[in-house]
Amino acid sequence: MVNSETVTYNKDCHITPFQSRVYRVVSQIPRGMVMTYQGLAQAIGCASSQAVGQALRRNPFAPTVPCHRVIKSNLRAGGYVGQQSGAAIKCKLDLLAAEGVVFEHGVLLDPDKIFTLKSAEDR
DNA sequence: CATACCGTCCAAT
DNA sequence: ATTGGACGGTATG
Repeated sequence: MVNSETVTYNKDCHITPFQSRVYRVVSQIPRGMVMTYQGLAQAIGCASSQAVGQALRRNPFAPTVPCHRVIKSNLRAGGYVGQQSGAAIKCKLDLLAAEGVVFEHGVLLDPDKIFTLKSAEDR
């Protein structure tokens, strides 16, 4: 169980403040919506979407944080659990489809489903 | 401290 | 379509 910044530095759980921010925002994505890596990066005030992606890739809170609701900015699916293609991606799209987000040919059909957060941290 | 990697993005070719 | 550079952060030595 991990609440916001109640992160304790454990040898096995080396969570960084940056990761906490990412996970917080991701966990705030409403059901049936998705967010882009870049949008996510901007939400936390980071210019590097790559860093965000890497943070998600590690994702110590796997199903706890809906990392499957994060897609690329080009409306492509992106990666999942360290994979860019394969069963993992299929699972990701399936999860999103179950929430009302429909992908076709690996592309998001409804860009309206993209959840954009204000530049300011909501906290 | 230095180097390499990354679930990306963008521009150029 | 493919390549390479960029920005920020982490991992490892």
